[in-house]
Amino acid sequence: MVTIYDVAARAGVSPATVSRVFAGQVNVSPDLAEAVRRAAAELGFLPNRGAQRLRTATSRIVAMMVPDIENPFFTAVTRAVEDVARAAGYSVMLCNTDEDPAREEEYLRVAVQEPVAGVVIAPSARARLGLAVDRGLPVVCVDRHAAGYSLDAVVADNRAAAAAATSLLLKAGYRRIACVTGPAGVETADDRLAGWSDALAALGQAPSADLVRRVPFTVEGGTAATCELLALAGPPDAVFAANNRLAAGTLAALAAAGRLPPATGVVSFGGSPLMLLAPPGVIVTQLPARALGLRAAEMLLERIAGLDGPARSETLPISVTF
Amino acid sequence: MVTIYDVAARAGVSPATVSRVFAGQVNVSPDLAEAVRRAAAELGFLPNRGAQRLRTATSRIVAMMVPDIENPFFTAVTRAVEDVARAAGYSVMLCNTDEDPAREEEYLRVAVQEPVAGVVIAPSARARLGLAVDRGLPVVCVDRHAAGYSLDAVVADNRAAAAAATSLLLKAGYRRIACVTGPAGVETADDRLAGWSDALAALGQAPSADLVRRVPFTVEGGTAATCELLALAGPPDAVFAANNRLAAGTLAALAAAGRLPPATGVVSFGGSPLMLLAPPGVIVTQLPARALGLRAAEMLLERIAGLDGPARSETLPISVTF
DNA sequence: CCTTGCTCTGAAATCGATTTCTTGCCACGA
DNA sequence: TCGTGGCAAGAAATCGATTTCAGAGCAAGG
Repeated sequence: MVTIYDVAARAGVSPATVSRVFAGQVNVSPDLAEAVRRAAAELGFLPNRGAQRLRTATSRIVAMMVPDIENPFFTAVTRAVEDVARAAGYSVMLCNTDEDPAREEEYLRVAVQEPVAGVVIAPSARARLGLAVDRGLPVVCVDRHAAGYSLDAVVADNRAAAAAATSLLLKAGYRRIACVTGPAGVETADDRLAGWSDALAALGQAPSADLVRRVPFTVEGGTAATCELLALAGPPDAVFAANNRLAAGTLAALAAAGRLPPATGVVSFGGSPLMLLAPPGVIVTQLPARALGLRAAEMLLERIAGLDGPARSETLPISVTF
Repeated sequence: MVTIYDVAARAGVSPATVSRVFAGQVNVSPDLAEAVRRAAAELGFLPNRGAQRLRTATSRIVAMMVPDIENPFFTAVTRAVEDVARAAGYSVMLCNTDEDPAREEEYLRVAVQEPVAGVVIAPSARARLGLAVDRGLPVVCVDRHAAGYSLDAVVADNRAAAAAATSLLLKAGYRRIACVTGPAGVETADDRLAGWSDALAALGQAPSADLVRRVPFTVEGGTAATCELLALAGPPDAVFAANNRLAAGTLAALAAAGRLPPATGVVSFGGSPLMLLAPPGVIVTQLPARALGLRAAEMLLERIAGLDGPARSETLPISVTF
């Protein structure tokens, strides 16, 4: 490895001068600076970030932790975070937590040890963030809040949008609307269920537990839940699917049963490339994935820059178009 | 930050002893080791990886560089890499290159500077990997080879599978089969085109340039190309779409034209959640994304462990089922 | 001509871990 | 009783950068 000492020797100066040149030549004569730059180029010198980090206790990496790297929603959020971070000179380290608090904690441990400059996280249901938070590592939540910690967060207005989407089904004439959502305790699952319930209540319907299914946020979960619902004595005439994966599963089940829209009404809460081929009539709400990521990254950069003060929580609207 | 010195002071030993305890207590008396461990736990000590890396010149991070983080194929590959790496005690830093050699090089620079232990990369068409390769950083290619570098690589048998899939269309009775593929110079795009060509040639058809479209590997590209093809004087009766994105675009265009399968034959080279809702008759080849990632990660770990020898290139079969 | 005050440079300390080298201690055998 | 071997533990060097501090050189002012 070629070090600052090699460059110094070749340029005939001291390591201190080399460091100064790379830091932004305050008080370095132009000719020496030029000599250093030439020597560095000839040797292919690249500063060792570990050493920099050790000395300055700052880092140019942010960690992004998502529960499911294969969900297009989270990849879109990630991409936005990456765009902001890169523009500010940071690299992004992406970590896949699988909704598993243990994995999450393990990655947080790495983030602390590395150390990274900050963390953007979509926390799992019972996330343990103490490792990072207690040490003052800046952490910003995206898409979900972290229960028990007061942290900056930027989320979508799931409840209102879920209600709006459900209302669209009602307006289209569907009356027995089922809700297929994620596990209890997962904030987005609960909020969307609440929105569905709100919409029914607004029309004087008592939301019936029969028509609610809680399954993992997966295609298989959606399929299984929808099959169960179809097999009921009084099957639903519409399904509110609380995320893009569930909606895919629901549509697959409906296709198998020959009851695709418009025979059955469907809401896909959150879009996905999948919906490109969805039958007409499916109501797709587009989540503000990019906006969430952008804002979360901005907040994180502010905290990294030293912003103090109480935790901020922002809620972005979701446009429910048809 | 709590350091090894703090722990040493609290346990009443020297920093050297603390280090030895954490390294795996060779020649440390059990009682001192216990004291060290207790002190470390009380203080919440976590070793600083930057310092470790600086001293030992080893790192527990591997970088994964993909051209499109939003493509489910690459996320599946990534997940496999992550699984292998994690099992071996490594964290994965995921980098999104956007098929842009400049971005790629920028990330490689970071990888070298950090330094990471190794890199798994799906290189862009004119990738410049010298930065990493010249310094002896282990690099393994996945899904594509890196032109001009002799590196370990694990790829899928695109040409054979493309031929097989095209043959299925021929066997189903389609006769004017178009090919929508990626930009010239992208290995997977070229190989799949070659396979398509092979299949036609095997039946005595001369592959006609009229029926070939080269567009970016995007949904929009697939839609545009397919619209063009449909507008031809002699439109195709089937389309071989060389990747999952293109296939989605093709299906969208066919849907708009009212010519969905089986009216038009379609091959989707590479699956995606999207195909769940594809009309019956679409031929989907499943790429061995997971196997590619697993093998690439294994190869990388071998190189990191010091394996020497010539570059290895492995080609995994693709099962073309219908 | 001497002092004062700059600017530019280098020597050396520093960050937090690992590792070599050395020393202290104890046990064992002669 | 003394020498030798071996283990346990500490002191100090080290990794590659940054940064403080001090010194050299030079110009301006009295």
